[in-house]
Parts: sequence; structure tokens; C-alpha cells
Amino acid sequence: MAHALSLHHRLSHADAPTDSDRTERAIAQSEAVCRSKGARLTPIRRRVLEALHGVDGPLGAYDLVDLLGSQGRRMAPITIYRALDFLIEQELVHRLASRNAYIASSGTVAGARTTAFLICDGCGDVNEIASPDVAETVLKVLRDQGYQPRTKVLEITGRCARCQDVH
Amino acid sequence: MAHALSLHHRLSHADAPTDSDRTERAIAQSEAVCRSKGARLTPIRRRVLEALHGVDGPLGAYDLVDLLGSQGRRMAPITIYRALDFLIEQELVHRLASRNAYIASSGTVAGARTTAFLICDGCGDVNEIASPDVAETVLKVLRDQGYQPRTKVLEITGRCARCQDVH
DNA sequence: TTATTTATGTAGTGTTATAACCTATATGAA
DNA sequence: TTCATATAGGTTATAACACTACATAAATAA
Ligand SMILES: [Zn+2]
Ligand SMILES: [Zn+2]
Ligand SMILES: [Zn+2]
Ligand SMILES: [Zn+2]
Repeated sequence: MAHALSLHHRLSHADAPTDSDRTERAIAQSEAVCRSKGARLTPIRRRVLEALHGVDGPLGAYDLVDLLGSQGRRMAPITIYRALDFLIEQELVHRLASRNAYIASSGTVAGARTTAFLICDGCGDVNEIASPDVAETVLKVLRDQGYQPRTKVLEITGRCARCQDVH
Repeated sequence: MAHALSLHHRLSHADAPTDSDRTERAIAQSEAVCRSKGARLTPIRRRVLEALHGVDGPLGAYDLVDLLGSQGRRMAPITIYRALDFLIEQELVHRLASRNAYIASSGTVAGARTTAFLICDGCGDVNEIASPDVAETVLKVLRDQGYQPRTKVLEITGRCARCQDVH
């Protein structure tokens, strides 16, 4: 039942790691960002970020424990969570609350004021987009309500084009 | 530290239960909705829905376990989750993924195509709004991307007017 | 250097959600 | 009514996700 697979399960079925050149570029850029802010992209944090860039989709915290543990000494969950906290703080990673999962910020929308994640209920694919229109209307609503936005990230669930027919 | 209050804690400090007449009306309306759809609003489901309508804000699943357990026989978590699944299915309740919490759909926006929840990082207040503009732009993006929306609910975190100064 | 801060290691626990299996109740057809 | 089927709930156990508390190590500042 493909639609009920846990992150854990899906990981083992995941697409092959995307182009490692792209990952390297993303890491290099992240290092620059951290240096400019005086933040320390330590080896652990870097490995977590690399892992997230190295897969096509979100990973759960325990997926990262397993993934990084398989290529060296196993880290405790709290170690992963601490690295994730840092990366989220630096806006290099997003937490997908609706999936209890974490995803590397795509370089293409970095700097965008508001990003939205389209999350497919079917295959779990996550599509990060920067829509100025959505950003604007959301900000307008927030202003009307007197809200000062902190998270400008929207998670929208639905079914991607490929998964429309199923169920 | 007001900003780290658990749902549990906030529950005990919560505003007095809102007007029980309002709750009763909401339940009556929910019953009608279920009847018309051939869905069964059983006593357990009804009690969960009443509890959610009876408080001002979201409740965690285990808050519901405690709350309903205190007024009768304690139910197992799975029982609460099953009731919540039903109520969410009927769109009588929303799950706030970013808070791991559940909130009764407000009657005022019932029937709206897209609702947005403004969740305050400070006080935890949740404001359910129906913004046609946001709904429209979100749907446009979804259409452009070939997504068929299922959840038309957006969770936007920020800081409400009262909590702007803090931190 | 020493003091201070920041990062990580380690153990245990807390919190949220579901699996598996069984029983009871409701509903519909014969 | 009786039987078949579907739906709801009971019970136990466990999976999955996240953090507290405290010790140690490494980096940075004084
Ligand atoms: Zn499958
Ligand atoms: Zn899909
Ligand atoms: Zn208090
Ligand atoms: Zn607030």
C-alpha cells in the first residue's frame, strides 16, 4: 500500500540521490551564508544538511539517524535534532509540520519572502515554490488581522498531477 | 515562561468554556450534517466534538483523553484518535499539524472553500479565517502545478497583535 | 593563559500516534 | 426474525517523534 508508507519505509524506496554536484554547490553556498553570519556549520550540521540535499524529498529525524549512522558512528536522536534546530534557524532547512519531516531549502527559492510547499498525499513528493501572489495575499491577511508573520511558509496538501487518478 | 506553555498547561488556564449554548448549537448543526451524509455521530464522537467546541483553542489528543476521562471512564488514546479521524473526515474538526492539536471548525467559516489558521507563536491563540483572496491565489498555484487540492487549510504562524512586543 | 561560550556525548524520559486483535453494536437482506 | 456484513469500540502493546538534564569537549574571547 504505497500510500501508507512511513518515511522510514519510503526512504528505502526513494529515488537515487540527486546529482551530487548540486549538493556540493548547495553546501558551499550554505557555508558562505553561515560564515557571513558568524554561524558555525560544524561537521555534524554539515553532514545533516548534505543528507537532506542528497535525497529527493523530506526525511524524518530518525531517517537521518539511520542514514548518517550507516556511514559512521551512530548519532543519538538529540544530536540530529540539535543539528536540525541550527539549520532551521539559519533557514537552510524547513520543517514540514504536517509530515514530521525536514527538507533542505531549495536554492532556487532562497531569498524568496514566502515559500509554499505543495505536499502530495499520494506519493509524498514535496514541491517548494515561491509564489509572489500567494505571499502578497497572505501578508495582506496577516496585516489586516494585526499578525506579525514569523513563519512565511505554507504547507498545502493535495494530490500531484501523477497521483490524481489513484483512489 | 508563557511562551512555552504546553497544551496541557494552557488547558487548565483556559478561558472559561465558551457559551454552552453556542456549543449546543454547533453540535446540533453537526448532527444534522452527519445525518444528511449518513455518517454516525456516536456518543464518543459527540463527546470529543463537544469538548473541542467547549474550549477556546486547540486541544491535543491526550488533553482530550484527560478531559473526557475526568468526566467518566477513561478512554484509550486510540479511541480518541479514531473519533478525531471521523470528525476530521466530516470536516467538523481540523488538525493543526504545526501544533499536534485539534480544533473544532468554527461555524462561521463552515462551507468556506479554503480556511486559514493564524496561529500565534506567543500565546497559542488560533484564529480561523476564510479569505477568498488567499483561497483564490492558492488554488491558482495549485492549478498551475497540476495539483488537485485536498486540504484547503493553511496554517500560518506568526505573532498576534497582543504578542508583538514580547521577545 | 584562563574564563566563557558553544557544541556534542550520554542516558533517560516525555509526547504523539498507530498496529493488531478481539468484541459489541448497528444495519440491511433473506 | 435470523443471519450476514459492516462499522464502531475495547484492550494491549508498540511505533514514531521529540526533548530534559547533565557531563564533557571544543572553540572563542578576555
Ligand atoms: Zn504500496
Ligand atoms: Zn503524488
Ligand atoms: Zn500557568
Ligand atoms: Zn498571541
